[in-house]
Amino acid sequence: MNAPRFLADKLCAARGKRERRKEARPGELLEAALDLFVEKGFAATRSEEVAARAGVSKGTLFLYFQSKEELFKAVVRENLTGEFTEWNRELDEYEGSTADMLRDCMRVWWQKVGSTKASGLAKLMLSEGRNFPELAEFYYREAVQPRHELLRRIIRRGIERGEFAPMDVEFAVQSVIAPMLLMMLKQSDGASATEGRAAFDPEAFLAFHAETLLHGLCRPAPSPAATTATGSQPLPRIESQS
Amino acid sequence: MNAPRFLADKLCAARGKRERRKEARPGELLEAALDLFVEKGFAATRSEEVAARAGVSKGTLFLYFQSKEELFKAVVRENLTGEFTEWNRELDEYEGSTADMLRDCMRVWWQKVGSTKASGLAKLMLSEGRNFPELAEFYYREAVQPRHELLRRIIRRGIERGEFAPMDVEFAVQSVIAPMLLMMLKQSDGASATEGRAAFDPEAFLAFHAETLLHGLCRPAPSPAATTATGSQPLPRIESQS
Amino acid sequence: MNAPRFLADKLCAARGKRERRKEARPGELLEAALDLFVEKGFAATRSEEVAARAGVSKGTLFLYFQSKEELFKAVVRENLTGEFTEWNRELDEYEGSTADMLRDCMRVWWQKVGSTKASGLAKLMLSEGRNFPELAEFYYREAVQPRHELLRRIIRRGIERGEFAPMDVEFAVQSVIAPMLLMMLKQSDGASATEGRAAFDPEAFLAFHAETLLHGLCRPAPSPAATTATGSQPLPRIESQS
Amino acid sequence: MNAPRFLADKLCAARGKRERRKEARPGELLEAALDLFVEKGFAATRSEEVAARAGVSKGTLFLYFQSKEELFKAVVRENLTGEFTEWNRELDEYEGSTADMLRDCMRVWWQKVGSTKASGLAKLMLSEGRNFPELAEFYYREAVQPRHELLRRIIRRGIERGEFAPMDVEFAVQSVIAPMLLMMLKQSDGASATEGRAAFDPEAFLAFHAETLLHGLCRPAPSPAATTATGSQPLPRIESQS
DNA sequence: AATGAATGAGAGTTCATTCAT
DNA sequence: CATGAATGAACTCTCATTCAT
Repeated sequence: MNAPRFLADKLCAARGKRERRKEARPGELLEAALDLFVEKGFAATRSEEVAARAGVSKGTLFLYFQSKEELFKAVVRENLTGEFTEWNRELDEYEGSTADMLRDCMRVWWQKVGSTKASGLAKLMLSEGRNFPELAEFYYREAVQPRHELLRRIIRRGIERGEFAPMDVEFAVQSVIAPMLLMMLKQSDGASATEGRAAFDPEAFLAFHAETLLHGLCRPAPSPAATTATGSQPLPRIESQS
Repeated sequence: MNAPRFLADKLCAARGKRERRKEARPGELLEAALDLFVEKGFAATRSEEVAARAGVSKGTLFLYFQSKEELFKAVVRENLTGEFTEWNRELDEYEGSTADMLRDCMRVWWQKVGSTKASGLAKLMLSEGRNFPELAEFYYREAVQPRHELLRRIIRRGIERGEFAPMDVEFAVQSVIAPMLLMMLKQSDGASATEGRAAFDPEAFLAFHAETLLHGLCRPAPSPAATTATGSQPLPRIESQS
Repeated sequence: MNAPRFLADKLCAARGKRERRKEARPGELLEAALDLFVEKGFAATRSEEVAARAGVSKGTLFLYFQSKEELFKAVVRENLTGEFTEWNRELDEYEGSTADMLRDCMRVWWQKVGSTKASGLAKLMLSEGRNFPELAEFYYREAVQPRHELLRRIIRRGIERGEFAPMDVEFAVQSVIAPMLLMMLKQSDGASATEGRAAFDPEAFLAFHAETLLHGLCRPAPSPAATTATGSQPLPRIESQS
Repeated sequence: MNAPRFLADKLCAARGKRERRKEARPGELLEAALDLFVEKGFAATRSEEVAARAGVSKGTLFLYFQSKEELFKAVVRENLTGEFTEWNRELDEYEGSTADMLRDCMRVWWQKVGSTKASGLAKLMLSEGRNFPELAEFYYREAVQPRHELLRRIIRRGIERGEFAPMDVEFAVQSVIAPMLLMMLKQSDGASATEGRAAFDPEAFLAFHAETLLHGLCRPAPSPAATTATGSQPLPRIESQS
């Protein structure tokens, strides 16, 4: 969309409006479907609505997807960013402190995944997973597992390097993931915004949670050692200002 | 149906089982409905199934609930334990440390709410909230707000008494709630049990998370001040043993 | 319908209109379906029409038959008279000439099967057999095979008793069956009646055909010289060799 | 589509294959349609299939035929061989015996019509006739009537020349036609081949049937006493009254 | 009060037909 | 001429809801 197009553009135009649309159709339908599925749930979304939002007729939808269920599956597959596997590689070369790694990980994840529309997927899978076992399995394997694995590695690194205390790694992973999931759910759930709680900044919260996980809520014990200069980011912790 | 029953038998049965059942009907229906709604979602649950599970006929369901939507609303209302208001009172009289309060709060909440079937409500509201705005509002007011308020008070108490460092209270509340929500969702989602992750103990995790929130994952700074004697429970934290 | 009902009638009435109808429904639907399937073909018959002709609503049809295809199968099964197996038994005790047997067989078959609505089945299976392989197989086994077997036995009896000349039994069976099939098709095909050929009496024709099969169309030659050398082709008739 | 084609190439192709195909199109479509209509029935045949089998696109089909129904009508018209009118002329000059005429007629008919794909038409009209009244009428006039007329003339000739006994001509016609129809139906119905009845020779059967019609199944009685008094029914045979 | 047969609006899906290219 | 993407009417089937019993 934002990529510069020159030559390709012209060639493309030569192929006619019809043809270009044809290639765009599946994508448009998937986008419309994701919106509606997230907004209303799988069952409450009528095929015709999806088609209408994509600007086509009901029949056209079935030209590209055999059934509503297939459309749903395609939506999930389409929106599964395989970013975690990529991250896993980056992790090997990371030089900084593990605390910084964790902070970065959460922040970047929010920017790249959590804050995007794809975050609606989590809610979607949560609601409909039971009705699509194969898909749930697929989602778990492709999205959940890699995320867990990534975090597991970070935690282990912290322990191995003596930065973190020894601990139950699985528990720690869940402690990191929990707020991420919460933010995803808030993100794809416009309802709470209706309330007065409009001013909630997910990114700030995740940063806060990162610090809390790292150092706890309790007032630091008398010794002035403090957390040293982590520097990766302006810390949202209020006590750090004092 | 075909078994011969004497008159006395009939009368007896009529006054005995029937009458008692009659009053129990709505409750049985609500229970069946909760199970099925949580398991399959609102739309995927057929009215007849609910009736069948409650041991009555389809028609009877509509004798007690005007419509499927009304049934859903009733299910939500029925399962909203007003326990938080009660807890709020207990809080005023609490004598121990705020850290203990938090630990207790999470532990008791799991035992009284999180681990029960009512925990399916969270998932239910998450999935269907959009389609039932008034209900979502009701749920937010009756279940979410009180829980937040309770935690808010605990956090504030900690800060005011100098136990906790100053901090953004709303953020802290979310940090406490996130794992609770995660456990609820895991609880009402049999799918993950299919995986190899069978051995995950929610209560232990919540205890772990409480400690983490309180003291952080990082190895305690050199000074041996330690975290004092919390003692409220055998801590699952591994580093506490060192 | 015409059978006298006394006591049973009253008992039945006590069960209420609703209940009696319920038991009659499947039959009424099958009858309506047979009519329409024969008249318009499987695909051209809309489910709603069947329901309407049976005096019920669309939904009711699917209360008794899982799908349109199941309805079709049920129609075929319902109208398969297992009379041939019965006839096979009668055949053993028959005392008269085999010629009479054949005459009787064709006449009775017309009265009991050919002239009834069930005769529409032949046409139905002919048209739709390809689209319902299992059903075609079933029909072949239950309706076609027995009829063939019966006729085979009659022909063999005639040969063994010296009444018929030796011949290819399978061919003879087809020669007997062909006009029966023709009559069935005419029967269930009101179109030809639109023509001027209104006055065609199937029973008379079958009797005529029986005699023709037995004695031929040719004027009995006064001398045993037979029909001279026709030579047009090697004749498959076995008796011509004697 | 992606292969590079030089200009000459294109022009050549355009004038060569294209042009020849262009004129052949309707014929190819009709052939494909006949095959599919016979095989699956009118309704179960999708327009796209017909087009695909003819090697053109769906749109092209509607370039040549206004609608699926028009295509069907064209198929029927196309495959109606007007051979009978021709045969009628040959009949006037025939010199041999009427028995031979009948034999020849059936044999030649099988070779020229019955055994060809056109025989599928009979099944087609049988199945779909009701839904295409004008077409049924057309078929009756063009195909059925002439065949009947031809046979009528043969039968009459036999009677007039004293070769056949006096008889009901219409009945006799049906007796001749019945096995022809049966063979047509078997021909266009691959299902029976699935059975064990693989070895059935239609031409041999028709020859057999011709002989049977001419001389009957019964062993020629040495004495002219005929079949004695069977009595089972008043015999419709006309010659028995003479 | 309870039943369950019946209903019919509504959803998913198909496919003959059109028309911009 | 030919294409095939797009259409939408028509059809099958579902299920919340009703109501005679």
